[in-house]
Amino acid sequence: MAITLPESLVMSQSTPSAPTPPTPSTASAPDKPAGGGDDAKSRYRGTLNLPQTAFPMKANLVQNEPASMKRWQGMGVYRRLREAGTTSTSRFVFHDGPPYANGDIHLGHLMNKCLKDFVVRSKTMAGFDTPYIPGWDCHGLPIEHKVMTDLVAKGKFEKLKTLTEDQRRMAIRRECQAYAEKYVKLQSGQMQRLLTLADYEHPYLTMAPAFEGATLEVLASLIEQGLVYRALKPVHWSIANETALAEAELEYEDREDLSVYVDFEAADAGAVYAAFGLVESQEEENAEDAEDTEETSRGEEDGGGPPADGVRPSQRPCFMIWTTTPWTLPANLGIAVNPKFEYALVWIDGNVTVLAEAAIEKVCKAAKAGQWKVLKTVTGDKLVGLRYRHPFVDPAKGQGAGALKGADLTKVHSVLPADYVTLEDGTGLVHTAPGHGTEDYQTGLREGLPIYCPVLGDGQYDSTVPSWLHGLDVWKANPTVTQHLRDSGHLFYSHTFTHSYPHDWRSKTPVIFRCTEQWFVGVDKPTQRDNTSLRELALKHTERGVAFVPEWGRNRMRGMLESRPDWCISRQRAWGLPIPAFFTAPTAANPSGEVLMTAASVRAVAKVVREKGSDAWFQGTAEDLLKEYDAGNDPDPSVPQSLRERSLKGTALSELKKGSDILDVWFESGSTWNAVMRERSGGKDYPIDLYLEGSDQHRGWFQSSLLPSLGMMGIPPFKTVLTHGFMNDKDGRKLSKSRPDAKDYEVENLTQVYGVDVLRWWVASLPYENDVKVDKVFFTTAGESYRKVRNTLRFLLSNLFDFTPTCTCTGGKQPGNCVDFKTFPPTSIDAWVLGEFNALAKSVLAAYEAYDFRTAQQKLYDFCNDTLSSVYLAAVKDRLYCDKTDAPRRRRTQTTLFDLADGLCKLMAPIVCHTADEAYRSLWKVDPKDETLSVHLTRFTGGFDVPVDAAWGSVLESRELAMQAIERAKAEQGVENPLDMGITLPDPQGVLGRFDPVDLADLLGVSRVAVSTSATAVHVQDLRGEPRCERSWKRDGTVKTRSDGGMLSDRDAAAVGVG
RNA sequence: GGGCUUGUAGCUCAGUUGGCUAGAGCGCGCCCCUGAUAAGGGCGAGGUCGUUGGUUCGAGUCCAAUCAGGCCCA
Repeated sequence: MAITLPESLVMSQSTPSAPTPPTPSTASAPDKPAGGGDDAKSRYRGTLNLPQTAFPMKANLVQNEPASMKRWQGMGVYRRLREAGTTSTSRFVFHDGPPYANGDIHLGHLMNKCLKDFVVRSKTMAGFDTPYIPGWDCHGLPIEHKVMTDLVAKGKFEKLKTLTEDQRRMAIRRECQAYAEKYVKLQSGQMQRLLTLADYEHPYLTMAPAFEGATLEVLASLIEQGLVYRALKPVHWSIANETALAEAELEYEDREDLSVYVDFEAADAGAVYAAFGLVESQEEENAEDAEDTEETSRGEEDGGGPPADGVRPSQRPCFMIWTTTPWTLPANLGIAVNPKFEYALVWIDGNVTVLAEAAIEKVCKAAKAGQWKVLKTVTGDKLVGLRYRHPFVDPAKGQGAGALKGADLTKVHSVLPADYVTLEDGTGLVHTAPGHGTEDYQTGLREGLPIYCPVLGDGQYDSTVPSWLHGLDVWKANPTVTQHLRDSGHLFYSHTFTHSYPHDWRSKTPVIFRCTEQWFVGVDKPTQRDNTSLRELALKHTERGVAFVPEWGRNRMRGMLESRPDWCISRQRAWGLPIPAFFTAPTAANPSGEVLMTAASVRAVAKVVREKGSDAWFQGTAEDLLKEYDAGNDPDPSVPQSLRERSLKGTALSELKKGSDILDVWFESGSTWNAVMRERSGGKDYPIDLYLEGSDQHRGWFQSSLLPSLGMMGIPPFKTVLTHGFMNDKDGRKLSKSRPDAKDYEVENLTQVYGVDVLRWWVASLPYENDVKVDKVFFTTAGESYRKVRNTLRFLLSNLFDFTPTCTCTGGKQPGNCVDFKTFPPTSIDAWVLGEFNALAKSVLAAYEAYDFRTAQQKLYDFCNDTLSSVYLAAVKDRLYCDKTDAPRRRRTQTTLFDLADGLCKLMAPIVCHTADEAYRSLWKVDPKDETLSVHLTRFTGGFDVPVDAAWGSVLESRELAMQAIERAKAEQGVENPLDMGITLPDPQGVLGRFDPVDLADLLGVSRVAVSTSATAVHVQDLRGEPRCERSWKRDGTVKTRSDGGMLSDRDAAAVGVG
């Protein structure tokens, strides 16, 4: 194809680039309107279709968003979606994890709630019925602690002491309830202000009676499956108040204590020496046998210095342990060593003992030892299994007998491996008393040691300890024990020192670690259902049955499940759901009474709680609570015999004492799948499609929900688990509440400064699967990009002021201005942009489907910024403004604008829900008071059926090249305005020829375009010598003086109706 | 200390199974438009991919170590 450029254009290349004087006839209408040249500017201005709209450039979100909220509430958007949903065949079940009802919402809530809202709204608009029931976690220590602190501060605490236990708890509970209610209300308002679409009229609260009853029913099922048991566990214990304390109730204060280094004699000297590779001679062996029977082999009877190298000493070796709580020594059941450390057999001033090699010098110097010598060293693992003699407790002699009776004693008083042993303090050999420390307890469990705690609630020893300690207070026992060790020669060294030690926040007295009876859910116990343990089930389903977003959540979950201990579900508090255990009267055989807590008994109590709430536990008697229970017919073998026998008349119930433990709050939130989702839907909404929370919930809610659901139902409660990261500061560090500008980051404040749609737009842009950085400028940036999108929408709307859609969505059947897609030429810019929209819609819908909101947001932004603002709208401006109002070409473009605006509003509605609705209502020219139309009641537009020419890719590539050429021309030829240019595009493939040259010119923003199959580079012609249309400012080669005296192009002359 | 995870232009992020002359947006610089105007448009300059060492013909992309963060445990 030959060059189609008009002759004159080619000629103009040779014209000098100096400014061309205006032609005489345009003397009064200069090329460019001079400053203040209003006459020239306005001559044809009135004949143009310039944009008009009431949709403001400035969003004024802070004012307008609450109005949207109110309108949506008024028109019942949530309710109407549910009504429409009843006919929907597809349902997507999302379940909201309960935030804690305490304090204002913060950035974490903002991200969490917005993400949830994106899910719910995008699923809804994709055609799913997606209810969203918000909930709150209401029980628990933080509230109770706060309430107690207030009570103490107001001096009301003393009064409580005069009440009975139940009355006291009720008084506290009433305060707690009021507190929780207050914050539920506050947070609910703040979350609604985030424009989240949820059933705030009917939220779930973990303190509501129905919820509490349903939670107890979960407990009953776990009991039925044989998973719930009672066992000892060490807790922080306040002697003064005789109560267990949580970490939050501890205050660390300096305290003076005794630090003691104690030698525990080896039970078998030969074994210890053998472990160190010191072989004994036959004579010595015989001598040692004699020693063993004498029991007096320690000391310095050998006299003299250390033994020679490689020689086995004659003394009985010891293991040297260190502790700062000598009172726990009566409960010592083991010595822990780190298997990896190097331990030494050391001769110190005549004694032979074992301690970590790295600790020798420090310990000996501290004790002011005279002389010492390392005889041999060996790694800790070689010491494991060696036995020692406790300096004053011997189970074989009846000491510790009460607690140790029947226990497996094969590992008691032996060396055990433990990774937590360090060399920072002590000797590297750690005194282990499973009844008095968390790590000791865990080691004890692992190694099969009994959990032995000879200390009573009042801080005194019980009768299982040696008689010289009976009834002694543990704090008074410190010097007593130490003196005893000194007297018996077991004390290597002791001194007093000051350290930070936990104290009871109320009594200010030091706390101790003490074992108490707690309730557990066993993760390794076989379920009645199919003999599979919770751990096995959880691992199995984590491996296959559940989807994780992002995928690494699966590994994280698995790791935690593999290592998690049994779940301690009891707490010694007032503000919570009581564990409905009853105890029979104490007998000699059972000092604490027998326990009644069976599936049937718990279900009976649950019935009462459903009706009256958990307060009923504190207000009612055992008889009231168990009125539906029949011990005689309870199949559970654990029912106390005395109760079973007398159950017929129920008389025995009056003798039962109520337990005082409450459930771990995690058990309550872990039961929401049952108490909310199963219950409210009649089972339909279980299992749940999606749980969405922060990544800390792998150990929290995800797991506390998974285990009860596996126990009760045998399957996980969720099909997909989605997690998001945490908010950090701009340097990636933890956001501290004490930072000076913390106020700026409060959600309340951000809402007031930026508006919620900007916050939502920002949240949508986050790579939430990782931790996220926050900084004030990010909100500003998000605000700017929001404004860009808003202005693009505004431009679409403003060019539809004279356009009426043909379709009948708004009712009525007036003929509109829509042009049938069938008439769109595939080469038209409109066909192209609709094709681009189709691609956008496809990728945005796919992104929503994959919970990839970031991609959705970015695609939407790029489409507005690039496809529309930069390319399409710039190109069609001329025809919108200058074509005759109802010219087919203009109407075609307006049809496109309308469909784009409609489609875009829908696609972005899940994210910027206020702005999308505002634009949508503006597009449909809805009366502000109208309460029928909202974008949130619509579904996504998938795409439009318009054929698009395959060569559009080439067109856009040519456009890129042309833009660069235009810049070069500006610099080299001095032509500043693209409308003063004509361009020749190379078209080696001969595909551009079928496009309308006017379309091509509009795409490049120049006056004229020609294509050439022979050209190899873009050619720019200076058109300043040609006349310029006074109306469209184009130099398209048709401009001439018209009948009205104006210089107009053919198109513009026709538009204004002059010849 | 352990499990999981992050570290790419000034900033926020993309970079599929290893092949890239490392992309985008914002910001920045220069310029245009003044009929989207407290708007709009164009062009351009910026990274060798936390560090070190491996594997490979070839590594941002795999392996190891290390540094600096985050969550959860201990």
